[in-house]
Amino acid sequence: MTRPLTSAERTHATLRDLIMGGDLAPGARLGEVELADRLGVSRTPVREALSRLAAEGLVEIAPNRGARVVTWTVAELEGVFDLRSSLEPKLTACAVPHATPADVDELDHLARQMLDVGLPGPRQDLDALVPLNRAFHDRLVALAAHPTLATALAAAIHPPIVRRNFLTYDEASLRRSLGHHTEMVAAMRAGDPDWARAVMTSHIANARAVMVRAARLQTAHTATREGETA
Amino acid sequence: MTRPLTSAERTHATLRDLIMGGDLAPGARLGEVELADRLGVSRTPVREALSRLAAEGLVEIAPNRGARVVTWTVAELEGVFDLRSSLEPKLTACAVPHATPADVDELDHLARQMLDVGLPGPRQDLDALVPLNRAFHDRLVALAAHPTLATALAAAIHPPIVRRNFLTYDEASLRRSLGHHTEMVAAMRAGDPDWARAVMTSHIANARAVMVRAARLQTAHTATREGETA
DNA sequence: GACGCCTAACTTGCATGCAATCGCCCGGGA
DNA sequence: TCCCGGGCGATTGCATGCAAGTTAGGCGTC
Repeated sequence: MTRPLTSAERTHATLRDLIMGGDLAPGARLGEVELADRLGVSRTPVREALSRLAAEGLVEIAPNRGARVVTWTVAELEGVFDLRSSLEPKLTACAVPHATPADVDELDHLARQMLDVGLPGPRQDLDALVPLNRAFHDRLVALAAHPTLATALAAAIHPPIVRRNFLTYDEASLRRSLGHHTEMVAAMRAGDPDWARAVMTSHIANARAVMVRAARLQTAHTATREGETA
Repeated sequence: MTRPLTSAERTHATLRDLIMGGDLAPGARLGEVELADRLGVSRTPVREALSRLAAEGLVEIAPNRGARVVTWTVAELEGVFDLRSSLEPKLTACAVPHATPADVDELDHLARQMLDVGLPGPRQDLDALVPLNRAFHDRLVALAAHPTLATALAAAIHPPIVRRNFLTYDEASLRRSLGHHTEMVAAMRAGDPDWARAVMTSHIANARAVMVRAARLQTAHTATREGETA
């Protein structure tokens, strides 16, 4: 049985989802009263939730001026991928010796599903790719059994980026990305941490290239309408 | 001119210092009313500060049961050093091309001071080592100019550990550690990122070995009086 | 017409009050 | 003696009120 969550926790989770899902755009103003009314609670749990989100790096709080969803420069974006490239390959290598055949089968299943909905064809559905991808990576992180690395990584990943990422893959990069997943499964089945680590390194480098290119375009595109708030 | 801090910010900073300085021991209970009285503010900013500290991983909050300073198991400790060994060498390598001769001189000065107060002799003062060491590493992090890595690292370092670390170095390890600092300065003066990275890797491995040994002893020592609250 | 100041509405920061929950102690029963 | 249930004090979670700060708009002056 799951313990009833506090209002602050629900508010935190809700805002987190709204931000990560893209419903609250970067730069959007987050008024305490507005959010409190919208979520049916008082300002106190909203303040607490915003505070926590700020500590997680999802929102910025300027004293007496309120909270906004953080915005990302290209340089910060590259920094995030730099961090990922330091941590995720290591995590992947850690996961290999812990993975049972059943775990590998599960990852295999996820990788196949992603191929199914990711490649051009009748069943292509890029939106379905996001949760599958997340499940795949979460599974790997869980297998690594390394809470400290996992926490540091979670602080950096900032899923809004990942989400936008899939929508901007060109076909060659997307094929590579999906291929990496199946190759990682193969490496794990072979019990070879170095192989898995190398594949993950490529995987992130590929994602980074796509993301940075997309961000540059996006920056150029939104430069004319900056100051937008919602 | 520095903007006047809010009460919540001061409370956050104060509690942070108390925890990091060891004045609040791991496992210590943090009552809202008690802290509010002690710091001369109401419970609201205290709650906000605790919330932020929880997000930073310095305290744990159990709903309806209050906050406590986090405790560390040996496994978690090893995880922290694992993370540091992933990030700090990279940061150090990043710092090398950014360092001006003046920066290197400054680091050199810090390294020499540490040798001065760290080695056995009339001027030995291990407590003075802690801020010097921190200044040295902070300087390196600043030179790397990589906010994302820096943030992830800051989240993991948990200075209480570093502090205890210096008090438990055996002489050989301490000499190695201090030597690493001067060697890093040399690597930076030579403009060799790979050399600097390698030295930092050794530096952390050395610290890790000392820390894990000390933690094992400490765990054995405190096992008999567990449940202590303050 | 443009610039600067001043006022007013709004927002946040903090304090306090009240209700709900938790832990603890004590008494009763096996 | 040990285990279990009820009541009580203490503590947290949340709502609300008030004061300080900020922003935006209007007015007056140059």
